[in-house]
Amino acid sequence: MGEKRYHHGNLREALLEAAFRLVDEEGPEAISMRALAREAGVSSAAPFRHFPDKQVLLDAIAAKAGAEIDRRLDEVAVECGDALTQFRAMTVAYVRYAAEHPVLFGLVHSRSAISGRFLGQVDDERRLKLIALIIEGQNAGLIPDADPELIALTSEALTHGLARMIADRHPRVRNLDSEEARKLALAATQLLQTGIGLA
Amino acid sequence: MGEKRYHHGNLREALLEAAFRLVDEEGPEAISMRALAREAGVSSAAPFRHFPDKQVLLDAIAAKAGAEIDRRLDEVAVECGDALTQFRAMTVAYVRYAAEHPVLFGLVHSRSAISGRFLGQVDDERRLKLIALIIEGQNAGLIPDADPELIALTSEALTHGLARMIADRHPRVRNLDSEEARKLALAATQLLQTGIGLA
DNA sequence: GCCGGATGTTAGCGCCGCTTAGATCGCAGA
DNA sequence: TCTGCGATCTAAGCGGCGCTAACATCCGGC
Repeated sequence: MGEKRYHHGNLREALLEAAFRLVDEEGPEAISMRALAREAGVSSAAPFRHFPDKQVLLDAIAAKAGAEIDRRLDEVAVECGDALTQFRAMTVAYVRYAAEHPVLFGLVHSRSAISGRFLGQVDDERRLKLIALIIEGQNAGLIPDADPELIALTSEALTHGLARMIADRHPRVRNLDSEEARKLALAATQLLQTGIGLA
Repeated sequence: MGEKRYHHGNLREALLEAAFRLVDEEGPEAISMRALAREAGVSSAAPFRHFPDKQVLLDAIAAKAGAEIDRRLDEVAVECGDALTQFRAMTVAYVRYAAEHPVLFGLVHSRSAISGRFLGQVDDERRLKLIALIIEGQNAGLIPDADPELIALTSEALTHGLARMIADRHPRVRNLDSEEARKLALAATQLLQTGIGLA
């Protein structure tokens, strides 16, 4: 049984999973290459065969979390036909992920993870969909004729801001569970749609 | 002249200033206690007389940056009388700071800096002002009778989201200079006021 | 069967945060 | 003016870190 083989067999995945879980629970500062190696039962130099340096490992974790966010957004999007409902559901899903996995959410949007990574293209694809949706709404007379790009960006900024505040435990929204996060996201989105009426 | 004294005389401030500048320019990972000590011409143990550990130093940097943000917000607030103009100017100032000092902006809102720090009270004070402003607007019939807290939070989330996206070099708003950031902040705020009309 | 590349090991370099023990200084009160 | 004491610094060192170089082992394709 538990015999010591020279080769681990699945070291890359083992490291990635352990690191992913640790970062989720304790934060990025909580992991070290050496500790991960110990936990996997390999020497401290072994991890560097699979991740050239620590930042690459963190990037891989961020990519995994980013993919999970994308998966959730797609999931809720296909569940509801109506375009507006779809949009709201995606907002809620985004904010909920931030509430449930604040550290991973932060890592996905950290500067080091963002630079030159997947976020560019995946995100851009979703943005094009959103803009198409808005233009559709404008043609149907449901949405005022403001710049669609601006409308999309504003919606995103609101969603992202809420998510960030929750993830960072901003004093204003401290300790929201994901149900409260859901309600807040819906209310704020609604408010954006109707406008707060200053002007 | 440059004689070696045993006591530095102003080590705490020297360390804080050097660290502040370095974090602003290179990021929090770029500083080390030992390097700061070398730069200040002092032994590597000396900094620990003034900062019990590295996190406390980072907290002090965050506090300094936070105070600067507060100063800017107050500054633009007194410059313009009209309440709405005041609110817009504060939004712009906030987003501009994020564009000009992305790393410091991020540090101020990092979880470790936030927990148990000044942000609680200072921020709360500003929030009460904002809510009072909204209630005033509602009484004057300018703002619909939604929950003032929700309105305040939504405005803040939008502003904060924009600032974060810019500071983190989110692909959507990459490479905005502070003038472009200003325009975007104004446009998005305007859009929130009129509403985007989905609904 | 064997051999080359992928994947592991051991050893070690230089840096780090932080601690302890003792040196030096500057100032308040005798 | 002297003295003693607390604040501030130094020297030395501990254990951990990221990462590298040189060598060992294993596996899959010729």
